[in-house]
Amino acid sequence: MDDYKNISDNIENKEMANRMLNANLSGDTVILVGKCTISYEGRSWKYLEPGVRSVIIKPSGAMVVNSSHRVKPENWQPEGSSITIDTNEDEELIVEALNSGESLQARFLNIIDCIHYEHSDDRNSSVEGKESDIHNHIIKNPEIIENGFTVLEHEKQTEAGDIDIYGVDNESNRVIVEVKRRKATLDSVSQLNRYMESSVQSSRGIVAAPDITDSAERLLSDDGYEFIQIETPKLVT
Amino acid sequence: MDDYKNISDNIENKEMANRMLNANLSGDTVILVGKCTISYEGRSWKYLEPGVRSVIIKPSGAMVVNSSHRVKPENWQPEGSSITIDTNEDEELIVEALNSGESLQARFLNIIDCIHYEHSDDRNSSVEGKESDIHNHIIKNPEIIENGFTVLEHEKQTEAGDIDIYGVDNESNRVIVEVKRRKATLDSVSQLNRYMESSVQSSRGIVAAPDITDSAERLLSDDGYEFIQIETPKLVT
DNA sequence: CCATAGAGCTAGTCA
DNA sequence: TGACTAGGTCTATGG
Repeated sequence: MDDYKNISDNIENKEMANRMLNANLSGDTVILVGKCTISYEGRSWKYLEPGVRSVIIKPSGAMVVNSSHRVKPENWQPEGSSITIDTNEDEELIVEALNSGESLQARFLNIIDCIHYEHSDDRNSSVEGKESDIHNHIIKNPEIIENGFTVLEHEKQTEAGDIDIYGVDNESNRVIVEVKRRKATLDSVSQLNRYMESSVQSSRGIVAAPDITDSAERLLSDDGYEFIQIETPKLVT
Repeated sequence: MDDYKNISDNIENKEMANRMLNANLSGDTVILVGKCTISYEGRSWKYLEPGVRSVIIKPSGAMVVNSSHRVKPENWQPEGSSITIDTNEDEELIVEALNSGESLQARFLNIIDCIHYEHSDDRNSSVEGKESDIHNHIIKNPEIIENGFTVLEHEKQTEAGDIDIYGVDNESNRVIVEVKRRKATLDSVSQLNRYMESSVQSSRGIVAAPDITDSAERLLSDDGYEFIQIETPKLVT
């Protein structure tokens, strides 16, 4: 174990800014902890008074101001942002990320810690148990929907968006299926309704999900559509 | 500037685990950097092979495994999770967060850095320029919708969800308004349609937004509803 | 606790 | 680039 990557000791802010920028440019992730103000201006705006926070600057150009309590950041700037790290006339460390006319700036009044490290590339990792997995499961096992059901198209494009599963039942009725991996909601019914009212031929509309809210089920049935309960791969609901 | 909060130097993992747990319990945020594996099991599941990552443990019980490049975490556990920090039989540091039958575990093969600090309370901070601000703006200035428009109800409840603005025009037509702070989409139209088909009396449906996508505008007009362009407080679109 | 809807949604995909 | 949708959505709010 070593601590050579901690660059917060006994150096001027200007020098620290240079090292952080170099670290960022060379592919390292930088984490900065200290008392700072945060200013975001863009689609919305948010200003945070001086307070102790941690800020992460990623080599992708993403910048994250961590929340004190939540999972979601207090502020952020996405991948691809233009990062600058420098000092201002008061020798304060300024980290800024610009992207598409939006700006996020952290101004540090002091610095408690500053570390950098080469983060492993997790770009190809992915979660399992997605809705598309359920689509594939239905395509391979169409009887999950009902006996005699045949899938005609997956992600069928319409002017009202893409239909999850388009098929035909054993009485030759065209069927539109909206799949949800979790409990279906009013939104799910609206989505189905939107496809049903598109120019795509259909006589039956189905929401396929492990569960459905009461109000969604009422709306669904008022609209003349059906709910089909399906098993979805999950450990908890 | 000091580094006394870096507890990664020259101590055993067991001792470090104790200090981290104490820091967490006493209200500090802990950041741990090192080679680790990550296992999440719950609504979905994801396993990350050994790699260098940073993990944040917040006193609220939130745990975050940072992504290498994105803003969103690679894995996480929400506020209110039960945190354990300990070593296993191989003396590896294990951080685990349990919540509602879901689990997230980080197993550290080595540790590059471990810091903790008292994060300022940003619980009361909030972004400005929200949709509710626009609602209030319309309530105070109903002519934004059109001359003679009068607001009857805000967030009117229906069995199909809540109507943003419910009002009446100068010809006594009941009007349902769905407000969006950004470009309206197919979803916005579906939402309006859902309210229009509810039991609430209405003869006009309006989407009020700064812009609308082409397909959403077509769907809107096919359904016999209207788009009204409004100014929204923003610096960029 | 469930249900609903916004979010600087983010991120991915496909035209 | 724009549009559309899923997401372990998260998070806030109201019943």
